[in-house]
Amino acid sequence: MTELSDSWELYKALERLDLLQNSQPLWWPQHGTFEVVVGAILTQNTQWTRVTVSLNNLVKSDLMTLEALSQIDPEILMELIRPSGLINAKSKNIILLCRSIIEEFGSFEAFKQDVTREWLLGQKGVGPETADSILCYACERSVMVVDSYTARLLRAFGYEFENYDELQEWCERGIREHCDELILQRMFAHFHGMIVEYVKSNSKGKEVSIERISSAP
DNA sequence: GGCCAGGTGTAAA
DNA sequence: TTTACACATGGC
Repeated sequence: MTELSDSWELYKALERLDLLQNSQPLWWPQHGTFEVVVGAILTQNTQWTRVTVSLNNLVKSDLMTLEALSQIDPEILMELIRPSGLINAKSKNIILLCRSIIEEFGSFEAFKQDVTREWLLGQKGVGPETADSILCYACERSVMVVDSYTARLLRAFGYEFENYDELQEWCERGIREHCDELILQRMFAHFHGMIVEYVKSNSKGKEVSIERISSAP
């Protein structure tokens, strides 16, 4: 298979490769918790292995809570997240986001229930990918995260998309057509995770090889 | 040494 | 409105 009719076909092909066997079931560590919100900011233009060091620093320091991070000294936070880079912006953005969540929703649980994509996109340092990562992996909503890996993989199959939203729409549509609403959240979470893992281990530079997908049984 | 990483905001053109 | 660049750090 070197042509895709829809995203469902891609999903099924990736699933046969069993790419998530060593990850958590829904891929993102600490799925459904506040930690995902922090991780979503920290991982911007940064390798995940670097993010785990920072997340660990915060957990060890007993600071991985909405309340603690809304009050932390920016300089202290910068030191704790230094391993993830872009520390000036990320430190400020994390603190601002935590304060806004408390102000607007009061608690992480309420935020999880009530936040909208529009609200997230209005926060400094939160673009479409970060917003959707938070919605899908922290708030457990039926939203598919797409990223540069997704665009690269589909480009290898001959697809080009105008922007983030069109790429997302294409990815979500094929899954929605084949799945019940009740499992969409997990499907999307899984789909994005498989794409990331596939592209990470089947690329040279920014060139993605679709060999393993194409020759899947 | 140069390129890349689970992007976003800002300033030129 | 689009494009280009800065942002920090560390692995390869």
